[in-house]
Amino acid sequence: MKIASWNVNGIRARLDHVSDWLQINQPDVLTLQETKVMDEMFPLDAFKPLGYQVNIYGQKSYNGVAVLTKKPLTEIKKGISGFKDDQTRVITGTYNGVLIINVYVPNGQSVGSEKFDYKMRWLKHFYAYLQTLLKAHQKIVILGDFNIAPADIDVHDPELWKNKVLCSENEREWLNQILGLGFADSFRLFEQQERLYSWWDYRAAAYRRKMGMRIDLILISEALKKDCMKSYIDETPRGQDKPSDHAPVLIELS
Amino acid sequence: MKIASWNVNGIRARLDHVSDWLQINQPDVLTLQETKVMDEMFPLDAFKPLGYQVNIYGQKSYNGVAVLTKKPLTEIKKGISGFKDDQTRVITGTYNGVLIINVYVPNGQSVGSEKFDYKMRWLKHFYAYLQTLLKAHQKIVILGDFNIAPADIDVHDPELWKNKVLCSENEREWLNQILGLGFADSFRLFEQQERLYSWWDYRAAAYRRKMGMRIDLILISEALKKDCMKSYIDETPRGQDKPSDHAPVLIELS
DNA sequence: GCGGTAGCCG
DNA sequence: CGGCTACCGC
Repeated sequence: MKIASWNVNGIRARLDHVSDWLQINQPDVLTLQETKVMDEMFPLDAFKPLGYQVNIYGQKSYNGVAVLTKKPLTEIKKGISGFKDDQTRVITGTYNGVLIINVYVPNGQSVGSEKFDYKMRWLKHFYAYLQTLLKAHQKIVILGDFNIAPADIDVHDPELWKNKVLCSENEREWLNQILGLGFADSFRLFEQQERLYSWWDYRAAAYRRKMGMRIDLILISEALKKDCMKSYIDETPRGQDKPSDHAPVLIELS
Repeated sequence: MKIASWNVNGIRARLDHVSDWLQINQPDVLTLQETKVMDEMFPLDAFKPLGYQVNIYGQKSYNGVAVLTKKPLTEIKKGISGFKDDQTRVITGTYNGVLIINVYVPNGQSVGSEKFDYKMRWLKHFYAYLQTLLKAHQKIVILGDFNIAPADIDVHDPELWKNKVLCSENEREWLNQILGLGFADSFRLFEQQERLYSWWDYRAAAYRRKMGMRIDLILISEALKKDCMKSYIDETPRGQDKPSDHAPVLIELS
C-alpha cells in the first residue's frame, strides 16, 4: 500500500500537476493540504476518471484538506473532536484497516506572534485528539504538512533558523510529544541522503539553491513500523513549471 | 508593407501570443491597444530578439498603446495635441513615409453615461487632431480599437445592439465625420465574407457562438487607397488558449 | 513568489 | 470572463 501526502498550495492551480502525478505514481491514498477552496468548488470531476474518490474539508482562501483514495475511505471525521476551530486543517478516515490522519498544522508566522500562540494551542488539542484515537486504533498514519522541521538535519541552514518558527524548541517539543505516543517519523527509519527537504520557499529561488526544509512528515504508529518498506520524497513536481512550493512525501507499507 | 493592429487586453498576459503571432506574420508595423502597463514595466526585452523596436505610451491598469516596428518609427507623438487627457490612448509616428496613428477610442460604457460623454468629447478632439495632421501628411493610416461598429453589417445582432454603445448614432456620426476627411474603412474596400468580426466578449461564450462585432478598424487616407491590396482579420489567436478578446486586423500596402 | 480574495473595467 | 489593482498568508 502506497500512501502519500502533498501540500498543493491551491488545488485549482495545481490540477494538472496532481492529475499527472497520480497517474504516474498510483498511490492508494493521497492526502492534500492547502487546497484553498470551498467544498462546493472543489474540482471533484478531475479525479473520478483517474480512479480516485475524494473526501474534502475545505474553506474559502486558506487551509483546506482532502483525501484521495482508490477504494472508499470510511469513518470520516472532519476537524479535531472537542476543539472548535474555524480553520479546516484535519480530516481523518480509515483505509484498508489503517487510520489515516491528514493534517495541516498552523504555520505560526513567527515565534511569539498571535498566530504562534494559535499553533501551540492547536497542537495541544491535536495531541489530545491523537490520545483518544490511540485508544481505538493500532494502525495509524499521521501525514501532512506539520510546519515543524523535526531536527537541524531537516533544515538547510540550522544556524539561520535557530529558534525561528518551524524550528523552535516549543514546536519541536510538541512534535516529540506526539512521537512519544508511539509514532515514528517514517523518513528517519531509513538511511537517507543528505539535504533532502519537502518545502522550498518560492522566494529567493530557494529550490534552485537547495534552501529547503523537511516539514512534510509521515508518522506511523508502532504497529506499522515493521510493515514500512520505504519512506521518501518525490522532488520532481517541485522542479516543474508553476509548482507547489512543497513536494509529495510517500511511504510504502507491505 | 504589412500593417497590423491588435487590442491585446494586457500585454504581459499576452506576451506569448503576441510573440508567436509576430514570428508567423512578420508585419512591418504592429500597433497594440490596452497594453495595461506602465512604461517602466513594459516587456521590451521580449520583442528585440524578434527584430522589433517598440514605442510605448502606457499607464497603470487601463488603456495603453504601443507600436512595434521593424525599422525605426520617427516623429513620435503621444496623445492628442491640444487635448489634455490623463488616459493613454493615442501614439502617432511615421514609418516608411506613412503616418501611423494608433488609437484606442474610449469604450463609452453605455449611451448617456459619464463615460459616454467622455467618448464624445474625446472623439471631437481626435477629429480636430486628424484635421491638423492632414495639413502636413497625405499617406495616413489610422488603426486601432475604435469601439464603434461602423454599420449593422459589423454587428452579430444589430437589432439587439440598436442604439446601444458601440452602435449608437452619435458614435457612428463621429466615425463618418472622420471618414469624411478622406479616409476609407479599408476592410470594406474588398469583398468580404459575412459575419466577420474583430471582437467577441469573453462572457457568454461569445466567440464560440460567433457573437462578435467589428470595432477594430484600419482607416487609410485617399493617397493610400490604390496601394491597399488586402484588408483582413486574423481570427486564429482568438481561438487559442487564454486569448485576448480581440483579434488582430491587417492591411497590405504595395 | 505565488496561491488565494475583492473590486473595477469592459 | 479575464485583464488589472490591492491585499493577505506562507
